[in-house]
Amino acid sequence: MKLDRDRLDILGHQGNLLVCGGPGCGKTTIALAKAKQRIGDLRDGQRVLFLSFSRAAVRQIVDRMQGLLTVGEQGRLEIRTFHSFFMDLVRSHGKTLNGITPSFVTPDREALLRSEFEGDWRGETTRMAEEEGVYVFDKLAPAAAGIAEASEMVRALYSDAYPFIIVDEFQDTNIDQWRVVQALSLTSTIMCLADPDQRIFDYLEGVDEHRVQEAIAVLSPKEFDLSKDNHRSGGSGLLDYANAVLRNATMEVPEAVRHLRYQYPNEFPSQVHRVIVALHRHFERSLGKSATVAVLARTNSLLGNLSEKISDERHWGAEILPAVEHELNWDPELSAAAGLLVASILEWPKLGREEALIGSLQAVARYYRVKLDGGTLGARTTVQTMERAILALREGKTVRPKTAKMLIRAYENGFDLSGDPVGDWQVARRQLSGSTELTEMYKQVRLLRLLRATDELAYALAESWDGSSSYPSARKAVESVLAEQAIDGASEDSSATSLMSLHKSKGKEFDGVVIVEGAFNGTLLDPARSQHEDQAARRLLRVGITRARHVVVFVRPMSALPLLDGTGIRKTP
DNA sequence: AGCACACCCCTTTTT
DNA sequence: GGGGTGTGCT
Repeated sequence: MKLDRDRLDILGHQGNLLVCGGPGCGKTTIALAKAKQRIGDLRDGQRVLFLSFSRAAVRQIVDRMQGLLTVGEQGRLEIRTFHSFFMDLVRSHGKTLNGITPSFVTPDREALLRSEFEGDWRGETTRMAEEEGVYVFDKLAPAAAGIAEASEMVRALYSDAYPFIIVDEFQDTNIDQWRVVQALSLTSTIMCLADPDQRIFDYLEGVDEHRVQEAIAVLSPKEFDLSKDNHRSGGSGLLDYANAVLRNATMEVPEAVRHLRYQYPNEFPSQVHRVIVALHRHFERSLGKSATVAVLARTNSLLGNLSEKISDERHWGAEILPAVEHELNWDPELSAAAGLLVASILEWPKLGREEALIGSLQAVARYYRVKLDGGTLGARTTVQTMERAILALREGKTVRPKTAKMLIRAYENGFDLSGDPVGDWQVARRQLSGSTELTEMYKQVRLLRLLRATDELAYALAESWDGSSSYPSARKAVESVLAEQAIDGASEDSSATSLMSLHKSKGKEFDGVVIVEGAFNGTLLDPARSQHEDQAARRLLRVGITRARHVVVFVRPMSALPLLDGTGIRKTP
């Protein structure tokens, strides 16, 4: 690594540090260099601690470390998420708070408990922590802060183990994370990495726009600004453009940025589809290798729609756009629940009427329970309706809900399964029609995208085919595949095309980025927004634009507001 | 109780 | 455009 004046000063400084700088400026690299240097001074058993927010970020830092540190040094750098660090702290010392040995509730179990609890859930989690020593994940940071602030012994213990602590994405730390850092700073040296212009989570409670100022006041760190450096997109002008969008300044739009506008909502998916295909072709020629393209939007629902649309081949004038293989970064719980209904239908041919229908109605009820859990209150009545229908079916009474009636009709009409899991999945899915609930689940299930026989789902189904007419253990097979995929998020970033929210894209990079805006949702800039919100939206846009190494394409409705002041927008055919 | 129809409002989220 | 919620009819 070439070391300039700033970087030499960073390595030379003994006290607290605050390193600011934009995307791709090398904050992580210099932090790792600093860690390497500090590791040389450590006593036995001591380590450098590197705290970040997400597991994805930790993975990325671990990758970078491997090129910069020797194996011996790597063993003495502990790279962790805030949550895992706090969980250890609370596990070891939580008993000092209330005399109870702490236990922890994982997010999926919390979801279940919350759906069963009536009333103020946040108050309940506080009570659980204080009275029972049971911590949901959101309660880890406050508990850790309480312990670190109250106990000099704990601080001494941690500072002895970690004399040097690096805090990544400092601008987005919430009040409790900051409290822990502050407490440890009494005896450890702290290095904060920050980009105030990448502050995109300040709608979260406890995240504060003044955090960096506060750190300057409390830690009196030596400050460095690396923002003039850009190792990601080089001379493309993308960083300058992103900064111009941030400030709503006037600037000639660089070649690397393209704008497409659509007039009618139904042009939107076609345009996005065409852009993705064109970008991949372009990169294949210019880079001579397969490239990564990300489609970014403000809302997940917009991406869900696009995902469906680009999964099919499409005619564009005389041209045929191929189906785009892609990864959708999205909460799959609802789709999984809908998939279980399809699986239950695959079990029908070998089951009696009552058993078959009850299995499917239970799948519908389960789907709406998941939905209720996600905050849709109306789902409660649907769950109750399904439960009543199951009861009526058991007792041989008339079944009234339309969903149940349509499923009964489908069962009685019957269908043939062939043993080809992909085709059979479609056959079973087609039974989902005729009621509001079934139509909704039909759409959700599309997102599972059982496209190829090589898919794990198809593979698991093929295993459960009974050789003649049905898939007797389809539900179990589908459930275990989906559960596995939920835990093993490791396949991230493997796909050449990925769809994700602008927020999720932070910290990642791609060759090409497509930033999309829907006609009715996912508005990038909105005149109705306050100036404060407009600034937040512009920071988010800056994050999106700076994800690209080479090209950014915007796809926006004709009526959308320009991103730059004055005539900044240049239309391209 | 179940459903159709009309009206409303549309972010973002780690562990 | 489409999902969530409230209302009023059967």
